[in-house]
Amino acid sequence: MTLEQLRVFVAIAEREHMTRAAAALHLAQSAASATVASLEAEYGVKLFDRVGRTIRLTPQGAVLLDEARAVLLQADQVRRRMESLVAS
Amino acid sequence: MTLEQLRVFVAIAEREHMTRAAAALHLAQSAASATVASLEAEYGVKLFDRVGRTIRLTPQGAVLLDEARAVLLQADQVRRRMESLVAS
DNA sequence: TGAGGTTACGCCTATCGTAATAATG
DNA sequence: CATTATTACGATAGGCGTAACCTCA
Repeated sequence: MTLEQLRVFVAIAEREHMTRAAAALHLAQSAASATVASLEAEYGVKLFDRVGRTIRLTPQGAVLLDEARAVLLQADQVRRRMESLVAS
Repeated sequence: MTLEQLRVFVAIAEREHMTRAAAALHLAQSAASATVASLEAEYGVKLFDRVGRTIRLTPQGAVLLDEARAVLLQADQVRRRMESLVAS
């Protein structure tokens, strides 16, 4: 699990739309798709239901969404803390 | 910033000893050294003082140590949560 | 039939380990 | 002179984009 995987997952989950999430992340659709696939494979959990040409969060995906946001928030706090230390 | 960078940094910081940390992580010394260097470069912050052939946490490094531990703890919680979902 | 997700594939960069170097206790 | 961190360097794996595809409204 990497922060990058979580960032991609959250962007897609919030939109339930891979193309728009990929665009927002300046990433090709295929890369976003592969990232989600790698997360699903890593934990053996299906994060999205593929319904026709749309995707929808599974209950398991919804759990991850909450947790992933928390990690990303804390990681961002670390980043800001580090950047504030440059001055000192 | 990646979780892997933080893991390596914490292992070194806790021991103030790169060789032993690298061994504990099943990593070559050089890789551990490069990882710290990449973190320091990324934020322009010196994390360790190189005193002779020993290393010692800087005050900035001590700050990161606390924050990094928190992120890693939360990341581990996500991992455990995901693993608990496999059953469901 | 066109919009959107997946798969195939080649490329490229980041990271690794080995080995050489520097420093010091 | 043995130990430890850094630097150099070639090799490899992981992640990216392009493009072809499959499916469905």
